[in-house]
Amino acid sequence: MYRSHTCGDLRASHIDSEVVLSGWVHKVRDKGFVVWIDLRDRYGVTQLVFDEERTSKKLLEKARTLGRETVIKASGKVIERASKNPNLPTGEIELLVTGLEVLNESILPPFTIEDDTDGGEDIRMKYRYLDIRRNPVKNNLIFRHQVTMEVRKYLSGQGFIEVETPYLIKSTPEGARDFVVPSRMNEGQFYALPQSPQTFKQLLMVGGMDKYFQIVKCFRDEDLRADRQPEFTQIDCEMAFVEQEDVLNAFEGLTKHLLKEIKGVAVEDFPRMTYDEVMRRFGNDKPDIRFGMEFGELNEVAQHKDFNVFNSAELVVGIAVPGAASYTRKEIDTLVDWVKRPQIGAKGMVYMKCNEDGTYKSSVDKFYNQEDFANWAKATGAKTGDLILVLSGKTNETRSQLSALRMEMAERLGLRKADEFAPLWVVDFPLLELDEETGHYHAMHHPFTSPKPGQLELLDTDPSAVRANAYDLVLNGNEIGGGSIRIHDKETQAIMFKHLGFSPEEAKAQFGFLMDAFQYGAPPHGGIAFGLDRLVAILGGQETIRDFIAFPKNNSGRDVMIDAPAPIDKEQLEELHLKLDL
RNA sequence: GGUCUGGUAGUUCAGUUGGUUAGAAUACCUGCCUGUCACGCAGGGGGUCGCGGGUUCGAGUCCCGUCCAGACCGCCA
Repeated sequence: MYRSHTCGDLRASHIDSEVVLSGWVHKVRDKGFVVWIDLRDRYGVTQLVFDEERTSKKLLEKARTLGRETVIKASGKVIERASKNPNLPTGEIELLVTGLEVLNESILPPFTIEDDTDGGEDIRMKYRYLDIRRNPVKNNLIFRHQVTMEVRKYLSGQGFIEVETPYLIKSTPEGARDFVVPSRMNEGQFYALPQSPQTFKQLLMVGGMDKYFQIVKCFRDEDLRADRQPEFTQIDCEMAFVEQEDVLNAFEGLTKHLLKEIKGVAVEDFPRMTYDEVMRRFGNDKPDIRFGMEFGELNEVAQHKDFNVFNSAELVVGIAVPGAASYTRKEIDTLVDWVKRPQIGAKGMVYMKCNEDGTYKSSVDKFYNQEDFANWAKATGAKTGDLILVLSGKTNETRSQLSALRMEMAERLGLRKADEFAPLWVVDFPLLELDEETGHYHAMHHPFTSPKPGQLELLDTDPSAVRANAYDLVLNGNEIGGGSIRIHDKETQAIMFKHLGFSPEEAKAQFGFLMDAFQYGAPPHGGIAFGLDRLVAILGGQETIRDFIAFPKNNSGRDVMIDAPAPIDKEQLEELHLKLDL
């Protein structure tokens, strides 16, 4: 027997019992006359004790020589500690060891297995199996498991059926780049890994599955970020016989359930804002609404004076940073430099302080009077003591820049609190988006999204004005879910493909199976997909998803532990009829 | 594809204006220690300063190139 209890089990009530524990040597404290070993497993730490009086000399010497992370089995009697440790659940007892067996030795680990490890990101990823022994990572994985279980429990309880869809599917030109897999049996042909099970879940609706979900890996061959991995997990959902309202309600229910069960947080009904509204008020389609600093458009009050920068701008817009009027010139210059960085790309920034004495002080005092500034304050909702930061230029660029600044200021002021949750539905997304480079329209969500009723005709006259039955669920400034009511008839789908630049032949070749299916009584349907990694990270109070994934990829899409991707040998290439051209 | 930051002991980092033998903490090893739990004390070992080239009497430090890592922009229907 390897163990009668785990290292987290034993309490004062176990005193005098004979037990067997197995685990990793966390730390050896050799005090000469007595040796303590912290024995660790997934469940906790239990102190083993060896001493000159009660332990054989041989055993005491053996205990002394154990290195960190050696796997041992220890048997003996649970005794009350002479000095207890209130910081440890097992701190009232210790195990007086009478039997000790080394199950496997460990060479010296490259970093310490502590909550606050000395190891950097790089080395932790290379030895991820050691990293997982650390509480923060271990607890994140357990946390993820709990979230996943609650999702399954809730959706099953609501009548959703989990169905698996294939991973080896077909490459399609729309959307992200595909990971492709060569087919040995079909010379020169390739599967693609799914970017999402989108078409399959729609076919399940045609198949009458009614309410479907799947916790499923998806794959996108695009560059990574702190919150983006090339393979990631979605909670993929679809329902038949629903309108947008039904989908929003169903998944607001799921989100509320998770917040309540996982975080113990009860939230009100989620606010809803249209895409146009959030872009105007926050400059961003996934605004963090845990704090204010809403955009105040200043075109009316700041233009037609002598300040040409503003006069020539399409948009002049500012935010009121609470309590920041006390910022020094130097601090403000730092902010100016921040927005001028190439990543943000602002040309400059105007500030205006709402001084405690009721006066206003700005970087453009020579163009505006106090009355003008009072209007600025009004437009941005600034109060005494606030600092207004103003950017100007082309509408979309300026909104995006000011949005980045708003988030940065919130970060600096500590307004992005990890234990506060502010969900938001963003609805009425544009159906199409103009690609500035190619001049072509592409689907903002995906090509199966239905336009708002009665707007199909607008596609011919003003494509960018068409709104879609598409929605995103935003939580604390992160898009955690997105979906739409789909097109379910062949004619509408054909019109969509036409506007996306597909010839009828191309549409048939790529998506003929879906259009065919629509002819056999496809029910009205729609759904949503949540990014599970992101959702878990945010519920866990973090924005980096990497530590909620057991074996993540690094910034360049590499698994540094197994060293993938890697070349394959000549025989494999030949079998696949592939020639490399490097 | 691009921008920025970093790469020095097993690990995390410091290293001034270019100047003697490259430091600290931690980890590791040895010894001591009568209740430790971030144990303590004394001692010790440990370096291709990412790699290549250049400037210089002299480069961890300056320049060029390159590789790696992280954050971000583009990209992510």
